[in-house]
Amino acid sequence: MQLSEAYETVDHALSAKKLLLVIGTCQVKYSGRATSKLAKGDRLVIVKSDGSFLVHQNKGLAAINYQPPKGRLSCELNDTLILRATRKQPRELLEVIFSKISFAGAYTINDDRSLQIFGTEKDLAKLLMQDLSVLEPGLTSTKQESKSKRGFIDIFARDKKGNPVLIEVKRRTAGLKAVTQLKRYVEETNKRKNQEVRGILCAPGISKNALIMLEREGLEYCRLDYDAHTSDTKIKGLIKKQKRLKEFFV
Amino acid sequence: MQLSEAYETVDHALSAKKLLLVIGTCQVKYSGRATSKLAKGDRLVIVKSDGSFLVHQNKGLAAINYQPPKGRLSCELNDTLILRATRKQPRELLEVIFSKISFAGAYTINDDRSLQIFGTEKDLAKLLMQDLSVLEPGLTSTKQESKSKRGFIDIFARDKKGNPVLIEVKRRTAGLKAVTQLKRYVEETNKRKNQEVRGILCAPGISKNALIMLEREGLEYCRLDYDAHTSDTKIKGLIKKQKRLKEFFV
DNA sequence: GCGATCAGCGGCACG
DNA sequence: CGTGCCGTTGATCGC
Repeated sequence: MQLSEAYETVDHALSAKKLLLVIGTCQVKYSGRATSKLAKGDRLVIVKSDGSFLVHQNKGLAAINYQPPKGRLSCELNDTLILRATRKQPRELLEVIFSKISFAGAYTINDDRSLQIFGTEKDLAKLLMQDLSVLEPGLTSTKQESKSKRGFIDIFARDKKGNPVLIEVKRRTAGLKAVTQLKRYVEETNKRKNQEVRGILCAPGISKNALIMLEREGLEYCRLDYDAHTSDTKIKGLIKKQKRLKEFFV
Repeated sequence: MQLSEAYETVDHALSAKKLLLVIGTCQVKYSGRATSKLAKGDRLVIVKSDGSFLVHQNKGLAAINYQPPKGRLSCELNDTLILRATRKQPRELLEVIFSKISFAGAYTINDDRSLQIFGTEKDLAKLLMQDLSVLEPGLTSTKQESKSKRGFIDIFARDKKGNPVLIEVKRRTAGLKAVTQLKRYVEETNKRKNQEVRGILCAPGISKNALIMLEREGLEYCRLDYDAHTSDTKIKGLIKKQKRLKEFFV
């Protein structure tokens, strides 16, 4: 395909805010929050009508270079065909320099539907909150997702003794981050309430290091078995880890 | 475009492991780590030769549905054209059901180049380590990114008194997470070394809450001004926050 | 393979 | 707008 022919397509697509696809040999330069260079090779460029700009190699899920929506788009034809996406705040420039074009096409796309998704962390927390007694007898929920000044916690509950219990739900194997996050919430709450505050981490798994740290901090872990293969996610089981040592001596 | 014609293109692209583009009206179903549904609308589907499968709407940078490389791909033609990407471990299914096709194309892409990127957190840490004295007189680096049992620290140094100093570098405004991370490293090191361990957070900014927590924990903050607009990233300035209170009374 | 972390993270929700 | 955090996070690197 001639560069000039591609230029017509590109220029029209940008001004008409159509979906633009370009395949060809190009080098890519990015300068902004970071700087990157990508030497000559064949890639796919996508420009969406909201200004989203994507450069894809023929492997991997993630775009190799990109520029977020709402930027300024332009194109230029000399002995190469250049596509640019710029923005200020932060000041950034993405430049794709095509020396050869295999394909260029512009399309009108009608789509007003948005994704319905099930089995998120929020969904799991909601499910769990519906019957906290399966986690521990006497546990009653106060509120879900108290998104307050200092961070947030998934479930705020009280145990049968009336002590506050913070429950953090993770949809994946919990790591050190999850434990430090829970620890921080517990410490914050502890400071505010000046009561013994418990923290329970509910996740389908926990890493070795995370478990060590969790136990050292006096926090608790509960294995959360769930199935997210259907739109009504189900909790299949809750297996509480052996209680922390000090509880044996009460 | 006829569905049957598109089917030929798709089937050929999948078996020949070409880059495949399809635009058309479809609904999308996903079941696996979560479950999602996307009602009928016009979208772009990309299948890469490594098996990466992407469904894009005409807005936003991120794919609305996807499936990672190395999965199994298949297509089927009835009164609709169905593209499937499945995998086990975890067991997942992504299904795109086309009722209409606007465009389908298969391409051979040659690209063996990879991205060179500059201005990453690692780059900043390396730069900073080259002359720690600008951060504080007498500060000398021991090693970069010393790997401890739990997580990493960017720079391990000692101050003029010989006390260990852990330096965590962030390329963006630091939040609560950065502080808790540094805190954890400092605590771990403290436990191991049984010495007074200092922690310095270097970032272009810090959030209000993060600063409060940092100061309460006796950690230090240093504003890191840098310019990442060129491939040789430069540190423009380091502004140390006023030292913590207790140092005034030494 | 698991584990921990970064990412030009993106995207969303809330104050 | 900033702040915080989830994500079917993905991608990378060390073990």
